[in-house]
Amino acid sequence: MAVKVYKALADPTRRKILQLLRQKEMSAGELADHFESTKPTLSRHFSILREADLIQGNKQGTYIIYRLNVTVLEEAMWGMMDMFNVKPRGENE
Amino acid sequence: MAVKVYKALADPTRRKILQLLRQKEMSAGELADHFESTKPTLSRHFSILREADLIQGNKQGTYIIYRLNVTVLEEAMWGMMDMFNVKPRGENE
DNA sequence: ACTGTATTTAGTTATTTAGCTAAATAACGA
DNA sequence: TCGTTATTTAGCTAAATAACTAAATACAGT
Repeated sequence: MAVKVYKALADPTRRKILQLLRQKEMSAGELADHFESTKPTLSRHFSILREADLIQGNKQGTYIIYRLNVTVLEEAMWGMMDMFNVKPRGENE
Repeated sequence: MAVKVYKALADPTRRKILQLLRQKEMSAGELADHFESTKPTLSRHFSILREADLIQGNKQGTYIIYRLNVTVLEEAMWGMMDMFNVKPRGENE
């Protein structure tokens, strides 16, 4: 699992962004409306999530539509489970 | 999943500590031997892991034997999977 | 070309974090 | 009790992080 993913997940705002994007893709501003922080602050969070490859932005006119990289997130989670040798619920002897 | 767990996992040294303890319990010094950092530095990492309840120290004479709280780690992982709605490998439709 | 809207970049500040050395605490053996 | 060993606490510094405001960029519509 990429080192950057752990850092990305360490912040509650970024975790909430991921949860929001889990449901549907959203523009930067639409995402920002869910938080108290300013847009520049949110923008920085987006870039950290982008660097960890957890989200992806797509320019659509003047908007940037962000969507979750589901596969990357899932691989990251499984990788973390493997790393600590944790088995999924119900798969224990 | 407890907020402190994310912070605890964000540091590579602490992740390695958890991996070492997954294999067998170890004293603080024994753990410290696996790293370049000084013992006080490692001690601080232990306390962060203790606060997240991921490890537990047991005084044994002059030693402190640390062991992994397997259940807490597992619950944390599953909680994280749930939070992002990630299903275990092989359980996808 | 000009205006308005969406988003990011730059620059600053305050807080947190991880590292170090030196000192304190705790337990043991002589 | 004294000296030794194991570990933590205290105090400091440097680097990283998250927040803000103001300015820059990018694009659409007129």
